[in-house]
Amino acid sequence: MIVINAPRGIKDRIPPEEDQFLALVSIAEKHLGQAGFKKVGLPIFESASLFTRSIGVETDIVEKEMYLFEDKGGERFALRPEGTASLLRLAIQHHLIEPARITRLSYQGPMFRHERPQAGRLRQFHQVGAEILGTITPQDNIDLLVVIDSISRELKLPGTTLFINNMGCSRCRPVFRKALVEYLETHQSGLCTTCKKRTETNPLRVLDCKVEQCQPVIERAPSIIDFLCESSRLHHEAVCSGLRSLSIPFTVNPRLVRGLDYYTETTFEFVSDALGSQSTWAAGGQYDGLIGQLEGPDVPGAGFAIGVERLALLAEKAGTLMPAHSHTQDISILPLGELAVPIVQSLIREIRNEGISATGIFGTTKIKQGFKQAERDGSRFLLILGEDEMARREIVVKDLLTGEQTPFPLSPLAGLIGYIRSVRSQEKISQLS
RNA sequence: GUGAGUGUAGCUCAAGGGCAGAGCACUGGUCUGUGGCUCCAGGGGUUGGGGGUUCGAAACCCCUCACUCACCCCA
Repeated sequence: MIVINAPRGIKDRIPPEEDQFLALVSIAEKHLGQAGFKKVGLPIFESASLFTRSIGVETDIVEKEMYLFEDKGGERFALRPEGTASLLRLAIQHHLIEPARITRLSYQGPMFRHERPQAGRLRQFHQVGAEILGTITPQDNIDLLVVIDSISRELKLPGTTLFINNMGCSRCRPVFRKALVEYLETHQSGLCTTCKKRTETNPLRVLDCKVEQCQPVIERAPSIIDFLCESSRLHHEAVCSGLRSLSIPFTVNPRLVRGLDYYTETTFEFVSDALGSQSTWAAGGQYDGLIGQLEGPDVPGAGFAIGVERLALLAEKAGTLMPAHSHTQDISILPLGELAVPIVQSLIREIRNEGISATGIFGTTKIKQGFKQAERDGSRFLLILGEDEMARREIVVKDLLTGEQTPFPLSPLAGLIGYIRSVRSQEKISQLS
């Protein structure tokens, strides 16, 4: 027999990682809630066609990274590679989109892409995402950036740059695309083999190529910003001036091309130089045609997703990850002798009902091992119930931090409960200061 | 999908052809119902797996698997 390990690219979270991870998710959710986003629960898998129709058939995500499977009825499903398509499906199905109004929804959970894992890249990773649906203004794009920026500030994320671009709209993007293709066709000799192919299939992606050979061609390529129509240009300028007046620093990057086909107008990426080569920790943008493309009302939307594992890497570097508490449990209780066992069991239940965490130590009657187990439990207190204590109808409470030892009556328990609570609240106060 | 690097005790790592080791962790004792510190002792390994070279392989060669990083791509 061979031991079974987690599948490649899956990150197990062992204590205290999971607590830190969930704390990070709830910090992000707190900021989203303050910005008026209502949470939705999205399924882990969807009809495969949802993603091919939204993300784009030519993209790597759809072409080679989806986890596809058939159920017993022969239906084709995919583990979701991203949240936006799924959220839009939900919003359309339940008629949550009011064209004349704004709907703000957020989601959180694992996403799946079959890629080679590396630093900051997993096959199962988590995103916290948000979408604004309805009549999108530049101010909505700015608000998305404000939310991400406030999360970044709370966590004091190191080395972050915000890159902004505008992909144009349904009118001006084709004009730019045509100009770009013409330019690329006359400069084929300067391009790498994949970019030669991309000239046909997905010319905008050439701008994002990092191959050394392509850089001179890319640098002299036409810039989307120069091709924006009047309304897109105003949109772009409104976003930029809005960010300036909010003192949110940013860099316009006309070569910023997102990997999903549906983006129009504003797109953005938050990049940190404190990550490895997978340096984008949050990204998003506007999508004018996508909702209509999924047979919903023909209105735009805009949104973003944060990569929680990447956020965790940054928060750890910043020292703002929730600290691993020294005491994760309030008390451990050690019964000494058969007679003490049932008393301890009912005691545990009573104590837990008071909102105090407690476990019993039933595997040993050696007091020394009891202490060691209490430490492993992460308990602040060890309660000992032996024959002497039972004779006196008492239980001994040992504070493992101070070494202080106090007997309390077994009934009523109020004295013991009050004592634990007072020490615990002092502990919390000292942690805050 | 491609490339490079690394796989030795639960963890971090030594040993670079000649007896497989240390620190931490774990168990017991010192200390019979009072932990953390000290000191002492102990359990733990087919050196990722398979094959080859050799009198002899953890080490050298081949294959394979896994992990890591990078390309690609992206959160």
